[in-house]
Amino acid sequence: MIEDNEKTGINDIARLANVSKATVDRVLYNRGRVSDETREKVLNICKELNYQPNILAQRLASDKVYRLAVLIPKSTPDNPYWEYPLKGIENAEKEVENYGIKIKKYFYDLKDIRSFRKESLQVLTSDPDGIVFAPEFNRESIEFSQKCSHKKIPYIFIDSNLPKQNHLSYFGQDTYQGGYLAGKLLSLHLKKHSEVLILNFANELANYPHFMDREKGMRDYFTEHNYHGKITSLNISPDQETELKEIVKGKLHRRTRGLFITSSAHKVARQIQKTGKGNLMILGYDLTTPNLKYLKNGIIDFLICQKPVTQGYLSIMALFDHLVQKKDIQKSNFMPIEIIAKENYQYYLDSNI
Amino acid sequence: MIEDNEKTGINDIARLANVSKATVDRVLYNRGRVSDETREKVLNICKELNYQPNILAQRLASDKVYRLAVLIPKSTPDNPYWEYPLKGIENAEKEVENYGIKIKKYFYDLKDIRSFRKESLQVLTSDPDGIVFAPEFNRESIEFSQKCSHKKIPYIFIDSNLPKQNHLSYFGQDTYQGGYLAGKLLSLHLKKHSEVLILNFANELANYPHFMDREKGMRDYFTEHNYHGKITSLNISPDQETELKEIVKGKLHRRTRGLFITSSAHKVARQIQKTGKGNLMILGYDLTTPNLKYLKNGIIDFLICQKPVTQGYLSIMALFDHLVQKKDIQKSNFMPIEIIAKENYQYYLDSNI
DNA sequence: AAATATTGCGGGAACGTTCCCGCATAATAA
DNA sequence: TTATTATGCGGGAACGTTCCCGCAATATTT
Repeated sequence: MIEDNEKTGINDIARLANVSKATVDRVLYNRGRVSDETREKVLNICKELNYQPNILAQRLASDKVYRLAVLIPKSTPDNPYWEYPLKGIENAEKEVENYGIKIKKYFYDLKDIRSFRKESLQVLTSDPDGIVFAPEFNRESIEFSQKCSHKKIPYIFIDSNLPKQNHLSYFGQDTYQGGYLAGKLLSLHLKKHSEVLILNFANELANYPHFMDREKGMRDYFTEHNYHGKITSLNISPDQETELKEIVKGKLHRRTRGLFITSSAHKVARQIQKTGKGNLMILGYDLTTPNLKYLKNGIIDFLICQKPVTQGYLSIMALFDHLVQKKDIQKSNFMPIEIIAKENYQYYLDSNI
Repeated sequence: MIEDNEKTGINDIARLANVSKATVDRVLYNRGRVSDETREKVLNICKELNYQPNILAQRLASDKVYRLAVLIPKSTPDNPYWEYPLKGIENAEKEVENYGIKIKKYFYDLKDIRSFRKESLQVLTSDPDGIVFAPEFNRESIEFSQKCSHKKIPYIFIDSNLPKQNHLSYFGQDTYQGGYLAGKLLSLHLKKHSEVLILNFANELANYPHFMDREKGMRDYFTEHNYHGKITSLNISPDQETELKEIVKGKLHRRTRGLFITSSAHKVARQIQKTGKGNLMILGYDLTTPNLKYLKNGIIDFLICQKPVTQGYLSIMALFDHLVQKKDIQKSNFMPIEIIAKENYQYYLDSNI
């Protein structure tokens, strides 16, 4: 048995091929002109010895700096969701900064489409080597994607997906399936003629497709499992939020046993806490600080989560793998759909895990 | 504003302190004799410039090889659980091999305490720089821990914890809380006078404390939530497994609506599939291949999981961080307790996530 | 045929560390 | 006093790459 214990390096290849290491380098990375004959020879030897470049030495020697751009919504007190993907991005940043990766972040306002236009333009003019972005505004995002494609800048979608684009990868949730799972959870609590209320906050227009998918997932679950109780939807627009209490109260039927809130559940939970929740099972989305409060005190029964921190982390890492390590990246990466309750939330606060 | 854009290196420190880089190195890593005066000066400058060593260059220049040992149970067809931590360990291995980390794996038989003695001895004589091990056999593991401590080899517990040991860290489940959560899930399905059956396979003696904790967690949930239905436990020993069908059938009361199996749920599910499950809600542990089959076909309703792949991955990474990066390691790392159902298992098959 | 351009390749500095070797000077021992 | 040892420090090779510079040999143009 041959001891291939000692790592073969570019020098070994060069020696065996009777060329200089510069030539090996040229062959491996198409950096210059080499005769077909030498190229052949070098490649064969590399394959034979299963040459793996030492990535440490590579990054150390190379002065190339990869500049990445991140374009995501800004977090707000009302909806702090985006602070989590950002945290993941920053975790990744620490890990790769030694490898010559520089990350610049751009934030847009989910309630202001112009801010997206403005920031996305900024990103383009900065001409980065790779982009992570959240395509929440459909039309504008498609436009932006196409510009990136045109400039040959690899880009990754996070949190939302746009089909038929030329993106390198997608990291995010399977929105429909999350709603479907929520249906299963609710159904454990429902009786034959119970009613269900689904609440959407329609004020963040960009997010609306998400909410619709979630609702559809839940409704499909009930349909597929022959549940025939009444299911009502309610879309709350920004100008109605002050009267939330009355609206919710008005819609909560005596027989309602399920309440599914597709975003910012804490707003509703706050009202319900005042009136008492009775027999209701309440399901919301995302382990954000305001939601957590109501999970802890028992108003919210379950939160469906999609690993927002991991989404951010993996997006950056994928770009790193693609650019630096030249690895192949999976195009679609759905995050696990997590079920979080009062009894297990504490293990999800920690970060990436 | 000062541009500290350019990374400060050991050379910059040396120049500013009017010493050679060798001296800076000596100061930073206590490698030799330096006068207090110089030491002081160098340290101050480092602090001032917030010097962060370039880990790439460090590992490249250093010929030090860290040898890690992993000592875990071997996976069996009957209980393939341990193939998952192993996978995580191998994932980590790929990531750190460029950093001069070599990992050697030792496996023992959960049903044979002598194999643990033998393998643990092997580990000790190989005199590694760090150890990851699963302390399933209490008595022997404590002994082994103490030997490691004595030899000043840092060691990490995986999957099971031993209190009061001198371990560097623990990665694993909070067994009790898992059972507690299972209690909550079951309770969604129970009616006022339903009965619950808890099944333990007592044939892997080493695992028995796990099972007991799980049972206790569930029982406590019920107690704390004033549930007064009958709860029966059944411990199945190796010689009874052939008659599993009759035993289970005999214990399944007409009013039993909950079945909690603390390990290898597939064995029971297989029998239940034949007789029909009726109104039963069945809860098991771990998303292993045989369990998955019965989750898919609806016999098992929920599996409680503890990120076995991540446990393996993080254990190695922690040792890496400790040895190579000299980072501080958290002593206790509980994995998230995951609820897996037919509707979301597909997102958990992928690896580390 | 001479001048110029292209092709194929090697030499070697640089990246930021680690760590060995050896040299002064100071402290201690004889 | 002289010999020996201890202390404090600098020089510089090495790690495995990247990439610039430049030099022959060959091909093309004038």
